[in-house]
Amino acid sequence: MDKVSRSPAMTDVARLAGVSHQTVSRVLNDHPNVKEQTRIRVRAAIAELGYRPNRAARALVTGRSQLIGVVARNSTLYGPASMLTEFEQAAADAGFAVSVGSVRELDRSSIASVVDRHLDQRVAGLVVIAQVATANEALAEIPGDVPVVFIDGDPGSGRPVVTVDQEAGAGAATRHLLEAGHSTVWHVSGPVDWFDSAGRIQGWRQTLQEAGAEVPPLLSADWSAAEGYRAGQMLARMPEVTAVFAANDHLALGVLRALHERGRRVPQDVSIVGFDDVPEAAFFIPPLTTVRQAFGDVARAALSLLLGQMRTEPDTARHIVVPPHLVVRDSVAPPA
Amino acid sequence: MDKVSRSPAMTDVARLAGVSHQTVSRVLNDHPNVKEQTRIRVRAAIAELGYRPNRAARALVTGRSQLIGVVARNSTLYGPASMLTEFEQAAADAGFAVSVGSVRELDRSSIASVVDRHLDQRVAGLVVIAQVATANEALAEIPGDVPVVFIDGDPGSGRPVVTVDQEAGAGAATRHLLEAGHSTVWHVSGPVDWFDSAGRIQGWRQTLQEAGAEVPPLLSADWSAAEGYRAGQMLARMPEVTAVFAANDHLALGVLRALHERGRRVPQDVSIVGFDDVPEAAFFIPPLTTVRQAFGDVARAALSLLLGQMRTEPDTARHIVVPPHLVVRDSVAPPA
DNA sequence: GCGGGGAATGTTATCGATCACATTCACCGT
DNA sequence: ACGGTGAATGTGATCGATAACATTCCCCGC
Repeated sequence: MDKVSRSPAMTDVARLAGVSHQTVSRVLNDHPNVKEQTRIRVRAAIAELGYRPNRAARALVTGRSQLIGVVARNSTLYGPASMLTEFEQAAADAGFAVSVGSVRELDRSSIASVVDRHLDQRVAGLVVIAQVATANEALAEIPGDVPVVFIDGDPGSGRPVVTVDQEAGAGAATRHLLEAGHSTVWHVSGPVDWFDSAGRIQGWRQTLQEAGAEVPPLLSADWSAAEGYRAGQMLARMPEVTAVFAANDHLALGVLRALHERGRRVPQDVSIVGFDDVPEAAFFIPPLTTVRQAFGDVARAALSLLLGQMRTEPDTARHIVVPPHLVVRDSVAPPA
Repeated sequence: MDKVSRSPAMTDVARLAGVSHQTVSRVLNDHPNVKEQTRIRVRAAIAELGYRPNRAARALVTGRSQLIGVVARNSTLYGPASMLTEFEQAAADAGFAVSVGSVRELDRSSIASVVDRHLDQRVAGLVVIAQVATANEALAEIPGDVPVVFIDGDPGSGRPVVTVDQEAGAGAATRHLLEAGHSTVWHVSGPVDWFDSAGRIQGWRQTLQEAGAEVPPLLSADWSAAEGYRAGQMLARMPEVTAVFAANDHLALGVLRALHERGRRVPQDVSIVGFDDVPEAAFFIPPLTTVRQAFGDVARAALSLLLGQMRTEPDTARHIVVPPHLVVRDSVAPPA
């Protein structure tokens, strides 16, 4: 009579608990109007049968899934990768699963196809980690009725965005160096088309100007240690350079190495501050003073914005800015 | 009469095309018994309405989702991160979405909870990226009726596993150094509890033994440049060291730096080979000879094993081994 | 003691697909 | 001309949950 080990459905639970399936549903959804005793009986039946609600059935009738789609660049960079895992963690805590769609480049068509795949899955919401302006165009591809949050995106896009306060972070780094007594601070930046880079450049420049310090020429690179090394080789040759702010820790590593090769000691001859606080930053030689971004906070903020949109709440906040903070180690000292 | 912009369902398409919903379903699933003319009409209706099949409804009736769950360690290491994006790509091509569940440590309870979340989502299959033996215990947590494939897992576990042939890769690296004329090769390994590390150690040792070369003591580290540097400082002090095989490129980077600081030139004084071929390896100084793992092939193999299990095919292959290959650059030369 | 009201529970329709099973249709051979 | 056959299409049940609505139950006040 009974099917061989079909996974139990709500009615099975109901039968065992001696109630109707609707009551089981109410217990599952924490409806108030269920007698405590019944609730306990139902819970017991659920446990006994090892019942799991069928998400597909639920999604079918409610019209929304428990899936959040993430669009991210196919990248092994520390920032994006951390972002993804932190978001997954936060979403899991809220009962959502995360479906990733990676893309090689953040251009319009790639994003469009990934977004399409996500919509196909009927995701409840979308998170786009969009560090460059070209990703903005992809906005048009996303229908208005799907909740969307951007991380690291263009604050001026009109869509909800969560960002780290790059300017504040860069400002803190720069100020830290100035306060140590350096007359000015050089900057090795990331790719200028990244919002992150732009913000850090802006924060650095503004802090120098406010302090009345001269603004040296900008050295811009990609995010790699290799380019940091290249920039470092230039800097090492110039005796007037005593303080460097690198846009990420890998760049800083490259600079560190170049300085070392030229016999310029850190921090005695040159002070340096990085950005990111990658796990190994504390093991650089010397341990690197750097700026930590609270990826976890960003992830949670993004999630809460997304959940807010799902509940069609009036968007209280459309742009959340998470402050980074300086992690002081041993790579900064007063000038000689 | 008509609801405001409810997303169209199969019956809407059917009505527009002048057929029954069942015919639409047949067109969607490429059933043979549909007249070409009808098929075209239906396709046109689908396009006109911008219809997307409701996955939830489909999943409900067929009992299987189009979701594959991936369990991976919360890591920003190059290998695991690459693996994930490559797998996502492959799965997308096959019409599957990928839900990630990351975990801080590969211990029993963490894995169990992530697996549980995935089962909750009724994933069609699971991929576990399990580089360490402790992950094995989590096997017990996974019910037998859900398809599972391990990547980098224990070949002896009895479950389908896809691995890179670490021994072959390590052998190639070691042989390359021996063939350049070095009398033996030192090895800086990764954590010994990783299967990957164990395989590389084994390949290195065996190749040396077969060549009748002496096997120097093993230097084991984690995967970081910091520990590579530490190992490098030891190696740099020993003039008899002329060839080093590092278990990954970051370790190699650390070794490189240590050697450089001690004035030992690469490759003139010491030759070195890495593993992974991270994007920046070609920009190391000197450009690093290394071993590239075909993550894409691994991902595709894992997917096909998984799809095979879903079709309940007799498991033709339970263990697929993907060969890596040596990428020769400038960090190896004959001994002085 | 009876009507009222809210809490607790049950009944039935519904979501949008697939599946199993009709049914219709066209064409063929005898 | 007629039955047979397979292709093309349609009909109704079904999956497992939630939602809307109906019903029962209990307690309270007058």
